[in-house]
Amino acid sequence: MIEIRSIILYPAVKSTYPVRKPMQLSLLDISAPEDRAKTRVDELRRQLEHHNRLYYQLDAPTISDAEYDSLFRELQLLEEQYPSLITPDSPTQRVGGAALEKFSSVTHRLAMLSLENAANAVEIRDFDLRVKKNLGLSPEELISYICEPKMDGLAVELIYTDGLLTVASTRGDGVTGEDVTENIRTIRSLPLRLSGERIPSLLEVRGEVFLSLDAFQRINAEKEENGEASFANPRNAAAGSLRQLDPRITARRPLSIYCYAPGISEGADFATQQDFFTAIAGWGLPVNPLVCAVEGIDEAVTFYEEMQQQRESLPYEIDGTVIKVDSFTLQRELGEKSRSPRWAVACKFPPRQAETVVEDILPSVGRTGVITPVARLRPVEISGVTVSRATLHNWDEIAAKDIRIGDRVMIERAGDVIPAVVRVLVEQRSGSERQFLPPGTCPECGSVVVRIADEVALRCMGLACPPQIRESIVHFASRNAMDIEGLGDKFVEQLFSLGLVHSIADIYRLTRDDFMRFERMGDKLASNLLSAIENSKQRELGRFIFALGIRHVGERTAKSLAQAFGSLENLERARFEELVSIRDIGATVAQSICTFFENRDNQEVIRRMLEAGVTPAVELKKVGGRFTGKTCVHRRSWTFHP
DNA sequence: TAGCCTCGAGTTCA
DNA sequence: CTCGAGGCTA
Repeated sequence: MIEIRSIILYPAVKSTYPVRKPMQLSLLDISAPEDRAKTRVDELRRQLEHHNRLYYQLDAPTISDAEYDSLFRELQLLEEQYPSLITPDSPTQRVGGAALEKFSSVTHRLAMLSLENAANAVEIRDFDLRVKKNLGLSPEELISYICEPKMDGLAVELIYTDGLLTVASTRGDGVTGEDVTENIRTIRSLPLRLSGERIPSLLEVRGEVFLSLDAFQRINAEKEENGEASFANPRNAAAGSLRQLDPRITARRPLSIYCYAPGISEGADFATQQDFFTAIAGWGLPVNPLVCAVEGIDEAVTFYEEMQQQRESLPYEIDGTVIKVDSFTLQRELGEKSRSPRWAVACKFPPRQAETVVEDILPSVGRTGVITPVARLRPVEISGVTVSRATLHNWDEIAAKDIRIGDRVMIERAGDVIPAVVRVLVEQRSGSERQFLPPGTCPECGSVVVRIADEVALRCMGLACPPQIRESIVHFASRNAMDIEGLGDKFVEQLFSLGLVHSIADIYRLTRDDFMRFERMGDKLASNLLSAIENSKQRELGRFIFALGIRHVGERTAKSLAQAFGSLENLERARFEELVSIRDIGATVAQSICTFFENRDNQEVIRRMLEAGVTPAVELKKVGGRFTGKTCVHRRSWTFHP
């Protein structure tokens, strides 16, 4: 059994704090009353922050709650009397003023990446081998790692400017998140001002906001009393609390936070992850006391296994552990892939599972005609959520796992989100279970179903297959495509079944009268929809190309096509050779694009949209980037032959 | 040709 | 989030 050395993160804290006696007024004291108040206010703030830390971080209060409250009230009174003494980092200012209209967005100076996953010890060792391979080290070498429990909460970024908490934002998509500063300020264990030595002029730290199980149960009990729907799990509850527009509501939800990674900093230099933890803990930031430094992957695996055993007895939920290369020099050398660093891995615990029954298997037809089997399940609860459907991905999987209608199965929520059937409990079969064979014809339109060579998917070849058309219209209007707000699957379904739209081009011929035929449609809603459609006529070219739904052309490829060709006409005229010469476009994708634009029906649909006034705008080159103010020479990579 | 890496597509629930 | 497939590179 390997012993894990744990690092000491907290500097020794004196068990008592010299509590000053109430200020003695002396006849010789000639300072103004406001100055005297200021001294006392400073003193109170120091004491309150100190006791906050003892209570929330070290779990070792040295004064009673009543004593704390009386100090707090004294500060409040003084601040009321002398409002000029109020500072943003005062303990009384944790709960801000009025509710916000909406959150403003914050762009992270350093993108918040996600982590690669490892599901078991073998994959953890694979990670270790990759690290050493990338560093050019021999497989026997021992790397210093930092191991942390992986809190099941929400990632946030905190920015301390000159020691003062100025901005806190959610991770969002990793690049841009939401400004939740007011809500983060309500977290009592988080200092509004850093304390201690050598505070950097800028410190960005990433941390995980979470709710303890205690707090979660208390909130749900309260919700139930009020007849409100309760939260499914602590993470949802934490997310819901953090996204409150009214910080006064957040203040009643005792959120917690543990910090784990640096962003950009100025005036501070950390050599290792361990240094970083020690430094920020010294400045008063909460760090999970279970964090460990280890030598070599074996100890990291042991940490993972021990955490798994401790999992149920921890006061908060964790969904795994995180292993990081300790040295920041090595981290930099390893670098990162597009979405995750190469120097860290998230080791996931096996997801929670549940047993249920496959009541039916339904073939569902998607936008591209691919027919996927979906299992209808007897509703069952997993980690607080009731699951009644699960995708079976493809027909090979049904065969491989031998899933039959009526089977008892184990299911889990992959990544705690998407339900999946893990295996059939074959020993519980009664004999009445029915096999389900892939359909020979499309269940929706009766067309021929084809299984393309070397592909797993079954595809309906019907051109007029209703769900395909419906889904392609929904896709066209969706947020990342033409972003027609309000035109979701419900309305598209109605438009389609009323025979008002047969293709995406028909969207631009809809009138107010058409909409008024819908159930529960008022003037207001109708004009909103019409103006949303009108506005969409001027979307960027990349969005328009993506919206067309050309096979193999997703968001990304659509953007690079827009960049490369600059206009819809140029793209329509593009020859195969021109297409394959573009980076990341190979023969398959190029052929698919050619075929799409050669199709008469597609040409007709595009012509009608242009006639209706759709003018995909050419993207403007980003301003303010690296090349601003420099002269760029564009090389023509091909010429056109109209 | 294998082994990355990235992209596309389908998916669940509140 | 996860799978499969397309594209690039050693």
